[in-house]
Amino acid sequence: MITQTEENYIKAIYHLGKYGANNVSTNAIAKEMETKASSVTDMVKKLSEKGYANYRKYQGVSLTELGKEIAINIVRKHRLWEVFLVDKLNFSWDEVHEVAEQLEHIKSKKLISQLDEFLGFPVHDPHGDPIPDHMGNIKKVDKILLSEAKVGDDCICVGVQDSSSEFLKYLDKNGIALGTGLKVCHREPFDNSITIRLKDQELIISNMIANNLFVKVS
Amino acid sequence: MITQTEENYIKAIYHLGKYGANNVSTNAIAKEMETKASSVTDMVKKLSEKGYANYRKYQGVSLTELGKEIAINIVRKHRLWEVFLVDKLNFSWDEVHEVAEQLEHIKSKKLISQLDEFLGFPVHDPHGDPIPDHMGNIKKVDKILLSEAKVGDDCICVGVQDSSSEFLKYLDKNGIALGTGLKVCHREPFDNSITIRLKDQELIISNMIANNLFVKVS
DNA sequence: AATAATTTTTAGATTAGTCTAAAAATTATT
DNA sequence: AATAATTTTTAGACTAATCTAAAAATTATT
Repeated sequence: MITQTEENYIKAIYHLGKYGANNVSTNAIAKEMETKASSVTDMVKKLSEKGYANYRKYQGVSLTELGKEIAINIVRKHRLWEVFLVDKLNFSWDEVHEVAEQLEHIKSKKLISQLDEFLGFPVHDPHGDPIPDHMGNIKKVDKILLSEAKVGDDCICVGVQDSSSEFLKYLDKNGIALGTGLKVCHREPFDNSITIRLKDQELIISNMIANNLFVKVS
Repeated sequence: MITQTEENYIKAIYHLGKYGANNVSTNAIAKEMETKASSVTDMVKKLSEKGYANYRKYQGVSLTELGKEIAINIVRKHRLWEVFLVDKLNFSWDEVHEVAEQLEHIKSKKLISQLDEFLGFPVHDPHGDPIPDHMGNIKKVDKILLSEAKVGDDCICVGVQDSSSEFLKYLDKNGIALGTGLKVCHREPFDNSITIRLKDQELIISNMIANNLFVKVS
């Protein structure tokens, strides 16, 4: 049996290692999990013994195929529950994370397949992140950061990099949601702030904001 | 913070003590939780220290008001999730228990209040058991065991005592569900088996079955 | 009321996950 | 290449929840 804690470490390694490929450092995991490096070392040894991770002393960890499978399944559950919370229970996109962190550990294949169907087989969550299908396949979206868009580009907002409550509330306040159209009007060379045109207003956003918003150029 | 294990013990004490009133023995809890009496003693001490239970050595435990509140909240969550699984995700009533056992530990007030609304404020779960409202009030239903009904009584099936998968499947197989109407035709004095008339068939059921089926005499 | 049977508690050990502090290895800097 | 800084690991300890085996208390039986 895999424990909730093990699942959380696997998920952290998956995310930090850009979906399980790269090696992840002990300290990076410790920071992500808000724990101490020594605890990480212990756990990483265990994950390795159980066949979920590849670990060599002082060299960091990566996930095995099995570990990746587990990680993707957790991500799938997390994102499906987020859709449920927003679409069915009227949560806003900045409220879902904490609850989904709990729900992602519920173990029942039937529950997830039925939930998927009930939600109409959604392909992305409320933050625009892709939902792996039941086989673990993830649909790649060709999105770029708004900070990388060129002046004159017509864009549609398709996701966020940072999904912290503060950032999402900032977007809400300024009328930016998934699917919102915007045009890049001007880039200020001094601070890399960007002027964008929304439906009925212009807005100046800092480089930091633009660095956390994914768009599709249309 | 209350742990999942503590919640499970509180729930067990609540159910065994007929909703928290009576004292419950260490062995009874051990049996219910499938653990050893010594483990129960330890946990019961902890629950007492934390203010959830009243405990005196060798005298058994009962729940404090706080403990009862916690128990009722878990029961509420369990039963709401069961309704969700059956009504929205097409689970059958014999499949819901295991998953609800996990879901009942998810901590989020908003989740439960929104779920309650989403489900249309149901008053009983798929087995006919009452769902406490958000204040913890439980609607009493005046139900009796089918084994206590008199010959000639017209009844409606309103709940089950045993909600094991085997029993529920037996009921399914014989066309008995919540809301099903039936008439008590005959009681066999030898073994207390009962002949009942359903919509389009007569059925002989053992005393053991009749002892696990709640009905309302109409 | 004494003894037997049962229940409950205690004592001490174990496992999972965590921590601090010190040691070892790696990486960066002169 | 030697030293300094940083990262990682080890060693030993702690808490929560569990267990076994033995002791203590309660309950049942003669």
